[in-house]
Amino acid sequence: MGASKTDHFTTKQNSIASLAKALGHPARIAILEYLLKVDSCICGDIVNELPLAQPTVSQHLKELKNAGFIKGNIEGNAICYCIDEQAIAKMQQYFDAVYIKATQKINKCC
Amino acid sequence: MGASKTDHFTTKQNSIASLAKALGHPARIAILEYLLKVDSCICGDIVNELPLAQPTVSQHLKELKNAGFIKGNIEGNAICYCIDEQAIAKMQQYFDAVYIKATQKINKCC
DNA sequence: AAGCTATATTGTAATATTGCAATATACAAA
DNA sequence: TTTGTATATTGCAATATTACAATATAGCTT
Repeated sequence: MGASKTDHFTTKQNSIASLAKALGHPARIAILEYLLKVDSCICGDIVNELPLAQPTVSQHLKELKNAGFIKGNIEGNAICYCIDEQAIAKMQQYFDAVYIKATQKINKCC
Repeated sequence: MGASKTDHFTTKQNSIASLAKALGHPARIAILEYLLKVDSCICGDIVNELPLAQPTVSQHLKELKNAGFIKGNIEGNAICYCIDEQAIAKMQQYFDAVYIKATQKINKCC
């Protein structure tokens, strides 16, 4: 097929998978890290920071936006993208919980 | 094209993106959570837990294994899959760091 | 208004992913 | 040795992703 069988999994599983998928490309990790690095969030120059053409960057930004990792604000001519803490908080909390569970487990055979 | 331009990003960016990508499917999240849930790691019944055919599950397990999230141990006839803390620790640390940076930032326009 | 700048959208080609039937492999049990 | 059980691999079809040229849109500037 090619399409994921999202129906058969829980809402939370689908939600985490979506967030993870959105970060499953180095360009999108690079965008996230760039937005974290720059002091202000007048971020019209993401295109210049990445080794990708403008439409490609725009597409990656859209995916990050849909996933909730960034939000955009129209600033006159340009658009100002910023980190959205919410999605990051979800990931941080999820992996904290998973890590705790993983370390508490006593592996009997591996 | 279709292929990611991994060459132009840092090793760490590619590494995190790979880990995130490996978790970018609800079935793989479900597998991870199942392995966390079960007490022992005699995990031959993952196929029965998922609404997917055996070859599909096998494929997802392979991806999780390649990414380093799980490890498999041959146990006679069956194979025993277990969580590999290492990759989970990487994700936990990454999102902790990102979350801290994100909350410390003062967003000037969003 | 005409031109400029920044970003988005569309269309398209190349490649990757998802899912499964069919088959292969490997060990265990009878 | 044959049969059964567990998992992997192969092959293939459907769909998704990635990348970008071309074009559209929207707001500045002159």
